Amino acid sequence: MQQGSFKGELKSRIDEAALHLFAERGVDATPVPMIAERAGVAVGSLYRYYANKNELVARLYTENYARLAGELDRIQAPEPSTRRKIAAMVRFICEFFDREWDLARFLLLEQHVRLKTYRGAANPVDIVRDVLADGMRRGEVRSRDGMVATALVMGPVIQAATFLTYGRISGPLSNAADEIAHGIWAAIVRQRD
Amino acid sequence: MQQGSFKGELKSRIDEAALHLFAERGVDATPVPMIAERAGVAVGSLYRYYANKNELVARLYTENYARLAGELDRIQAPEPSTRRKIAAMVRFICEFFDREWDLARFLLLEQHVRLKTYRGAANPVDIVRDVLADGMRRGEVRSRDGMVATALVMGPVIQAATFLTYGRISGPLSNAADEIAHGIWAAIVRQRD
Amino acid sequence: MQQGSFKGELKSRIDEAALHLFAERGVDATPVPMIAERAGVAVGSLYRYYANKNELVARLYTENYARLAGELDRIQAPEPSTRRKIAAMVRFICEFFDREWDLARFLLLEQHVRLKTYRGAANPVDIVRDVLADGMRRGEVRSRDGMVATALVMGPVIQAATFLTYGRISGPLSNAADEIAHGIWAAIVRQRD
Amino acid sequence: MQQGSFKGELKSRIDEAALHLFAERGVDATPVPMIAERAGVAVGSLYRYYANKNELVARLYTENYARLAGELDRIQAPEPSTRRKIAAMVRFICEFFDREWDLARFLLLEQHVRLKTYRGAANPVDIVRDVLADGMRRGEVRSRDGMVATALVMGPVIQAATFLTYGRISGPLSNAADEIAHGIWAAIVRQRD
DNA sequence: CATGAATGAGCGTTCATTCAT
DNA sequence: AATGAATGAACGCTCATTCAT
Repeated sequence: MQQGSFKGELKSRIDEAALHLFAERGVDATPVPMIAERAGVAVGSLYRYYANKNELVARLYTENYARLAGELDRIQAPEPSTRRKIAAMVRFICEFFDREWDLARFLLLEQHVRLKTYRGAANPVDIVRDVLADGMRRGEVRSRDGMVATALVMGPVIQAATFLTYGRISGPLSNAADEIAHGIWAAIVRQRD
Repeated sequence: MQQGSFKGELKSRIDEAALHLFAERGVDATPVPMIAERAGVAVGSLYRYYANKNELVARLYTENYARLAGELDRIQAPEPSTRRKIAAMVRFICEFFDREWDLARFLLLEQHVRLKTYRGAANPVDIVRDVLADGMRRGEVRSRDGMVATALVMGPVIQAATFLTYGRISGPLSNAADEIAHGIWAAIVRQRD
Repeated sequence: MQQGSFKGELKSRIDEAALHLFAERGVDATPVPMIAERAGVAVGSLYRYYANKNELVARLYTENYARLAGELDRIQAPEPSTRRKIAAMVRFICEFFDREWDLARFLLLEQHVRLKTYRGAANPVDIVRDVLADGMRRGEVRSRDGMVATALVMGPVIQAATFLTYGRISGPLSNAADEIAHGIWAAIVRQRD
Repeated sequence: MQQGSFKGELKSRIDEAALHLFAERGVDATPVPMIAERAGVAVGSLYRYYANKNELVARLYTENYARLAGELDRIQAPEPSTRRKIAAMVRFICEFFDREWDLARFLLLEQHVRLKTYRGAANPVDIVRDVLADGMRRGEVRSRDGMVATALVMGPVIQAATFLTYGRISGPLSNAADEIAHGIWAAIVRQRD
């Protein structure tokens, strides 16, 4: 308990180091000893918390992806209209990138590998799709294929985040949140005729 | 020309095999001997066309990414309005995914690794950004940060393509092209009044 | 003495656990933590009794091998004739396998690794060889090379025990003791005429 | 073809090196790089011939064990009497140890690990047991449990070989072949009464 | 030119051993 | 004395790359 050591400290140090290196270099370009070194632990210690490297990656992905979905759901639930639900979610994702840079980039990077086999209860795509389905039922959102609508909503946010990781957008993503949300809403809103 | 072999045939067989395996399994999970086997050439022959595996990946990415940019530019140029330029580009990308499934998935998959260091003259992002900048100047497109606008345009297409690779959207992407283009235009059009 | 713990209890729990696992899985396939777990002690405690894993194996082998030699000697000593000495020793070894299954298998398994460097005072091979030398001197046993004679005596018993460990002989080995002893005696007895 | 290299040379160099090191140090105490070094090949080359270390050990064991059984069978078949069959087999095994020292020691050493799971058609134990069963049927060999009889025959030979590996018997084992065979025969022959 | 057997650096992983508590 | 989390050397194995044929 002295000198800044407490139970579970190693695990979170490993998680943090892994997340950073995975985001910065990619999973495959990050050897286990490199994670251990950055975490300041021995290689063997990593295997006390994870059965193998793949489990580390999978748990890091799955747990955070599910957590993100949960938070996204909690963010949209209290909002009265679909428009405000979407604005809240867009802002939340933007802030998520600003706040949890390593984690967000890791989730973005690994989606192509992990999402094919991801079988978690909660996931952000379904949250958005459900909000949109509800919005269509309520007549606030123009009726169209659910996944196409979801692409219209998630696409701009993910793309802006991607530009951020390439350095093509600078400064906090939250600054662009309202602009993005506004554009998205125009793309999906049911036009009065 | 006899015996079914001509200059450059081997190279294109290698490229095709690599593209398919990279798209299907990922670059890191694809050993060079596996590419050679699928291409029907010896491992050593692959090294006659590419100095190493990384160069194969880089050239495959860079050349096709630049080619895609060029075609995108050629597609939008003749169109008279920004709206039609964007519709043409969206349709082109959708058809690109339907037509060149392996290549498109490879470009999507590798963007996060390659785009950080990509230094090619032509690239799709700049094409779209330029079209939008022009549209803003012409007063057709609402004025906002160029990259945010670009995200609003590219995001939905890329996201729909991504959903296609996860199997969350089925059937040819071109079927959704008009819907997507329509939504995108609503997101960026300059509102009258 | 209360709470079921007394001096040396831990050591014997460790020994027993190690013996069982070594016999069942082999020495190299038995991690130290697995021994500790089966013994119900911490890994560190094991190192209070033995300097390292090799010493555990060596002491387990050496002490029990020497003890076996001692008991074998005590068994044959009171017997009046070589024939009865051998019958007694054969029966004793058979019963030893039936009674101390783990220990016996361990000694059998490790002999090839340990016997090369074994330097203990007492050992079963010498006991048998001495009994036979004595028998030759007394004219009861046919004269031949001492170690060849020893092989004729020990071989059948060890081989039967080996078959038992492979499951090629079933039931208690003691059941076969008389048969084996009878055969052995015929093999070494000095023929009259 | 020049300078002493021909197809299959590497494999046999690997086999020889492995056999020697396994016999000398034991399988578990022999790292793959050590085998490669002694064979004068790179580590990777070993994996061109064997899928993994265990397969190397298993194939080395299984193939040679089966071959030994085959040769043993071919040795005993032409002999007219059980007595001469056994004498021939004993001599053959003794010469086998003298001739193929590394291989013989390896088979002896690994029997405890491999024989439990060995499922090959041919094996020396069954050959001997069958010869004995036949001898009992013919009235040449005293009737008793087949495996006990087999232990009486194989035991002395294996034990003598074991003594040879410990240095307790010196010189070629073939020198002792007749003595051993004579003893074995006395142990199992059907006594006229 | 094309071949593919051979190479060996570097990976993921295990486990005997230590030592702060 | 007893504990068990932490250690890191050493293992088995892979695969990008080379080069004699």
